[in-house]
Amino acid sequence: MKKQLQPVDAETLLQEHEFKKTPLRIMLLEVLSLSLSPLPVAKLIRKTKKLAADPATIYRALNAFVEAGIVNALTVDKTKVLYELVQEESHKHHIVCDSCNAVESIPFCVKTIDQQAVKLSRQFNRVHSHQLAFVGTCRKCIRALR
Amino acid sequence: MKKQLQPVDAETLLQEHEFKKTPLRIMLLEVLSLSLSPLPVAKLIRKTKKLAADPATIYRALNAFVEAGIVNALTVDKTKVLYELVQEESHKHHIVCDSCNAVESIPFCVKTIDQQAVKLSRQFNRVHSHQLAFVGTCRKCIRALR
DNA sequence: TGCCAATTGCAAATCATTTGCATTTGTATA
DNA sequence: TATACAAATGCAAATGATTTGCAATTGGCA
Repeated sequence: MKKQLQPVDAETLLQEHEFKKTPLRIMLLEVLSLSLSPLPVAKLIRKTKKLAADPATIYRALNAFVEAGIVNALTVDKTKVLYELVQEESHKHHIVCDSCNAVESIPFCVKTIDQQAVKLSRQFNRVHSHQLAFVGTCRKCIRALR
Repeated sequence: MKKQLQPVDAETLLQEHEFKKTPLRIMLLEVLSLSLSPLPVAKLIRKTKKLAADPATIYRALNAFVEAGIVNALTVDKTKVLYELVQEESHKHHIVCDSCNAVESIPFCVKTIDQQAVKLSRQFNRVHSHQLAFVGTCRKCIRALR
C-alpha cells in the first residue's frame, strides 16, 4: 500500500521539454520529485542553497516549468503558493495546516472527494475551510477568440 | 427555482459584529450582497468610488470582514483574490474564466461535487484546471498549542 | 572548436498590500 | 445635547515577494 518515491529523471525531463540541463534546474526537479508534499519557493531556495542561485533565477525556472506543465503551482491562499511536480498518476488535492504549514496530499480527485477523503487524512483533525475554484474558458470568450 | 437576491441589511450586520456603521463599510457590504459573483478589490474600489475611499481603508475593511467571518476571500490564483459575502445558505464553489475573469458560482459543496457540477455550469465549456486545498490544523500543532 | 539561444546574476523596477501616525467619526454615556 | 474614547480613515511611506532589463555565462549542436 505504501507508495515508493521514485526520483524523476530530471535530465530526461528537461530534455523532453527542450530545456537546457543546468545544475539549478536539475536540482529543482530532483528536490521536487523527492518531496512528499508541495513546496513553497522559500523552501526550494533553501534546498538548493548549495548552488547559491539567485531567487530571480529560481522564479524563472519555476515559471518555465509551470508553463511547460512539468510543475503545478498550488495556490493555497494569497500568500501561500506551493510547487509540486506533475506526476503521471492521479491529480492530487491537498490539506494544509494553517499553523505549521504542513501539507498532505489527498489522493482523490474532485470527482470522488467527499467527507471520507478528509477523514482519511490522519494527520489532521480540524478542518477549518477549503477553497475550490475551477478555471476554464467561458463560452463568450471562446466565441470572441475565434 | 430562480433565487431572489436580497440585499443584506448592512447596518444590522455591522452592528452584530461590533463594527461602526460608516458609509464605506455599509456600501461595501451592500455591493457585495448585490453581486452575483465574488468581486476583486479593484472592482470594489470602482463600485465605491463615490465615496473616494483610500484603497488602504478598503483593504482594512475587507480584512476586518474576513476576520469576522462576514466575508470570504477566495484565492483563485496567486494574483486573483475575490471577495464574497458569506451567505447563510450553502457553502459555494466557483468556476472562473481565465480569459475574461467571469465568475460563476457552483451551488454544490465539495461533498457532492463531481463532474456533474461542472457540466451544470452552462456558461463554461472548457475547464482547464481546478485548485482545491483544505485548511485545518494538524494534530501535531493542536498538541503543541495546548 | 565555435556559434547562438537559453540561462543566469545582479540591480533596479513593480505593484498590490500593509503600516504608522495624526485626524476624523461613530457611539455609548453622562 | 455635550463629552469622551475607541474605531475608522486619509495620506504618505514602507514592505516584500515577484518580475524585468541587461550584460555575462553556459549548454547543446553543427
